[in-house]
Formats: sequence, C-alpha cells, structure tokens
Amino acid sequence: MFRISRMTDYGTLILVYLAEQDSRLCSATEIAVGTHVAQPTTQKLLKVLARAGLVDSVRGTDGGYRLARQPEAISTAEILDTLEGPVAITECSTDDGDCELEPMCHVGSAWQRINGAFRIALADIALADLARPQAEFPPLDLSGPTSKSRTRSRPVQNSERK
Amino acid sequence: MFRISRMTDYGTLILVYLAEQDSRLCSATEIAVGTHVAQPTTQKLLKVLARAGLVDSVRGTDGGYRLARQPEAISTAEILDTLEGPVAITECSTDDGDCELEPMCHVGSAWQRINGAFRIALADIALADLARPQAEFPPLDLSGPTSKSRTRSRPVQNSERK
DNA sequence: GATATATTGGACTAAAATAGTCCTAATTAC
DNA sequence: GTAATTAGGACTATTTTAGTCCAATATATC
Repeated sequence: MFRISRMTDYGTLILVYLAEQDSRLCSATEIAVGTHVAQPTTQKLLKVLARAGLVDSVRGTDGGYRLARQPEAISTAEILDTLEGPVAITECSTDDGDCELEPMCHVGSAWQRINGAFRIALADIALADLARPQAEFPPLDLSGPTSKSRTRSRPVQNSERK
Repeated sequence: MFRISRMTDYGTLILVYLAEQDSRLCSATEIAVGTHVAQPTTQKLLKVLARAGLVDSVRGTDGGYRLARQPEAISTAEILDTLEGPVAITECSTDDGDCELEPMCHVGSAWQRINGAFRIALADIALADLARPQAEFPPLDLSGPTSKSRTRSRPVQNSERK
C-alpha cells in the first residue's frame, strides 16, 4: 500500500549520494556507479531532478550535477512531487470531476484530507534527514498546517540500531 | 503520488454504503446499484472484504453482506491493508533483501519510518469518519505510537462546504 | 427434494501505468 | 575540432491493476 515507485526510490538514492558529495560536480556515470542505479535510468532521473530545480547541471566536458540547495533545504514533499508526479488520490479529483457517484464523494474528500495532512508532515522532513543513517527521527506531527517551525535535521544519535 | 488504487476507492465506497445500512443484509447486486460500482467488481471486492473479516457474508437465498463490526471499530489502516495488499514501501524490504545497495539502505529505512508513522495515524481514523459527509475531521496526530486514545467519530458539523 | 437466489474461489483477459533503453542535438573544455 | 557531457524526447518492454466470467457451494422456500 502507498508504495513509492522504484523511480522515487532510485531518485532518492541519487539525491542522497549528491548530498554526501557536498557541492562537488558529479557526472551521471559517476553517480550511476556510486548508487548502483543503471546508467540510463540515472541519466533519466537526473534530467527530471534538474528540470525540477532540485539539482543544478553543468554541461560540457567535466560537467555534471550537484544539489541545487543544501540537503536541509530540500523537503521530502518536494522529492515526492518531483518523482511521483502530481498528487492524485482518487480519479474524480484529478480529472474534470465528471464523477457519477456524487452522493458519496465525501469519501474522496476524506482521503484527500488524509493525504493533505501527510504531505504537510512530509514538508517538514528534509533530504538531510534521509541521508543521516540511523538518525533519531523527529516525530512526525500531522496536527495541521499550523505547526510550521519544527526541529529537524538533528545530529545523529546512534542509540537505536537494527 | 501515494495514490490509492481504484479498488481501494471502490472498496471504501462499498464499506461506507454498508455502514449507512446499519446491519441490514445487502446483496452484492444491491450494493453495486447503490454505489454505482460495476457488479463484477463489487462482487470481487466483497469477497476480499469478507475474507479479511471486514464484512460478514450470508449465503443462499436472501443472503448478502453486512459490516462485521461497527463503523467506529473499523480503521482506515485496516481498510488499506485489505485493499492495497501488504505494506511495501521499497523493493528491498519486501523480498528477501538481496539489496545490493547496502551502504545507502538507511534511506529505505527512513521511508519505512515515514510510512509507519502514517499508518499509526491511519489506525486512529475509522470508517465512521469517512462515512460522515463533511464532518470536522479530527486532526491527524502522528507523533508516535504513544497517543492511543483520541477523539474520533464526532458528530457532523456542516459548517464547511464546497 | 427441487428450484431459485446468493456467495465462494479462482482462472482468465484487457488495459493502463511504470520502467527502462536508445538516439540525436546542444554545450563546453582543451 | 574533438571529446566529454547534459538535454530532450521517442520508443519498447514489463509489470501492475482492472475487470470479466465460470463452475462450485450453500440456503430458503415451496
């Protein structure tokens, strides 16, 4: 359920790799090798990430990619938006709503609301949090759009381990 | 992103329909008509829901389906589990983990954690909440497995509308 | 006990979304 | 000018998801 696509998985891997390289320019080939993601797939994903403004690209010899912002300033919500495409919980909300189930469409709106809350929480989790191996995860708080300032990107605490 | 499948959508519609019928036995045909979900699909979904223990079934003439429990006692987490299949955020966590990206697998575990938190919140939202048209939605609280008793299934408040 | 009405289980087909590949153009360093 | 590298997009293959259908089983009623 609610499984992220393989592309999102790979894309995140790539972003994490770049986060670990600081702002060093990395070629698509290097990234493919470093992440073990197939090269054509890596190239494809990098293009998507570049167009979305998550990574910067430099063309030509010695060109490559690097994170467009600090890992702390890239939210997981943004990553999901870029790699999974636009939010679309149910059919009738995506298209021009010629939904023939009018009487029960409040169900859709409930899903919508759940989804919205989830996204708000996601907006508060940064790439830096994903990159940090076993970091103590800041508790997710989905109580609403009100909570805007939250502690995130804390230092690593290796007290829990698999 | 994170879009629920059409089956989950339909399945929820069916559950909401049953919730509105109290414990009256409804045939698959009646439910198909009442929800506007295609009959074969309705039958298929009802079988799945019955096997999962969300609805009770009675065979034979005048048989049919009804909710196995009160709508307040059926969580959205259960509904998603039943209709979307087992949780599987990333590939390497589903199968026997022959993931060749060991060094960055903490990424997967982060997704896992996000997913887990989401599910905990979902466990606190009942079918009754979905059935209630424009109900004031109890704020989602994902701060952890600690919060167990929460206000839910409140009376309808028709103050907001589209 | 025969018949009509329902659910059960599962096989099967069709459709759509996702993943992955490849080719050509544009850009830049040397 | 040449080699290295990204940009854009067309194309194919694979997998997932939807949806249909059929034969078996159960039960109420006459």
